[in-house]
Amino acid sequence: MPIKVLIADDHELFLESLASLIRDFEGIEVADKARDGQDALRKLMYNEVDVLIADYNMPLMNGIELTKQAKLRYPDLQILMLTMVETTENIKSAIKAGAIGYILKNSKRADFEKAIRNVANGKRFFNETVFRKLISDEIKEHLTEREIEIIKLITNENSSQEIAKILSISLNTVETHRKNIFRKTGVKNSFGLLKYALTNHLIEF
Amino acid sequence: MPIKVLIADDHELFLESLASLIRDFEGIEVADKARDGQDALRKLMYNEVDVLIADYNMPLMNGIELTKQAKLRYPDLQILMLTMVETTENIKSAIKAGAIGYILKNSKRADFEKAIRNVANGKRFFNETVFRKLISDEIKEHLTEREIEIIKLITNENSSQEIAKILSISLNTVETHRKNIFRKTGVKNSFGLLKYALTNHLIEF
DNA sequence: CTCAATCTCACGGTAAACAGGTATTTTTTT
DNA sequence: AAAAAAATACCTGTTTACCGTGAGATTGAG
Repeated sequence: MPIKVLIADDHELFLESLASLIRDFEGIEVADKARDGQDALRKLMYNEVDVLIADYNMPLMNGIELTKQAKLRYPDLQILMLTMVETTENIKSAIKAGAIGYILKNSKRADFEKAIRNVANGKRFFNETVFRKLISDEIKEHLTEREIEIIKLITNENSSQEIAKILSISLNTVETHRKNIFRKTGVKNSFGLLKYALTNHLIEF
Repeated sequence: MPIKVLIADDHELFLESLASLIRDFEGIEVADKARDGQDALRKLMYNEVDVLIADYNMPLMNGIELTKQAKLRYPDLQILMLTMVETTENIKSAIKAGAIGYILKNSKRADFEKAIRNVANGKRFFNETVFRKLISDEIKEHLTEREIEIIKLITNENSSQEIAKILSISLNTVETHRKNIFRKTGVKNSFGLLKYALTNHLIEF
């Protein structure tokens, strides 16, 4: 069973070249091409599509909105977002909308192939570096201000008792925060926390 | 009470210029000048000297030997070593011999003054960068193979019990090593140890 | 051979970390 | 106003870290 893709991009030239590129891939077919989001939604109705490759910026309906709509109607459809730039904000919104992959337009041939195959199999595809940053951002968001404050104190060699005194709160409270921090960050002990804090730039060394 | 210095250097020109430089310093006097180590020892007998400024390389008796001899006879005498180059080995031997300061011949006027005043007051004077390296080298030398091995395991988030299992030794032994490591490195706990290990490049992060 | 360094092991004790749970108050969001 | 999130606090355990002290076995250098 070949992988059937629908490409949605308003840049005619790029659309064509990507289509011809994909046709060269073994077991991957171009079901159809669309010029904008609305066009894509229409063509999804008349084609059996496994992977939707959607440009981030399109007239009438952009890639994010298209992704949301498409996912709503075809939950099994996998979406690969296509952009010129790669910012954490963009990736974040793409993921939130329902995209499972994210690739730059100036990527190499092999990356496109890998991206499509990954996405078709339900595996995510992202630039690793950006993705890592994304994950750490994600976790950081889950940490509250107070928790980050306490992380800094812990990694500064303060005992729970000292922290309690510094923040003028109960020792019990500090230990509760510790537990929550450990749970959220998934570390075992203060050491792991130190490493975590360093890699996530919560503290400097 | 002015600080009285004896300068020992076989380079006539440098000796004179340093002497005249020192005479400009408030409260610092040149008690005498010597052309080599033996000459310096002789002149120490006939002068009341607070600080001996000794060239590292001299005929008949070099600065290191002079330092040793002088310290032996006048324990209160403070010695400032003078050299053209600045290697850890040189500084190490100077310190071992009994010098409390170490300054390059091409140092600036202000550095000479600070060096003499420091040394006269029993405070050390060294190039900070080199000195730090020296200290960490020194400590590293005092750590045994086994101890460094255990440091790595500790900083790798292993508990004492786990380390005991890994190394197939008793928990008591591991704790003994821990204690010795803490004592030698002067850190209080594992956290301090991690920082110590990082700054001394015992481990990489 | 003797001495010093290293590695090994043991005992006893205090303080702290860590794990699990519950619960109230305050702040923020909806 | 209601709901959710965050900060606060307490209790009961078990485990681990950390401190002091002492000591036997081995080994290499003087």
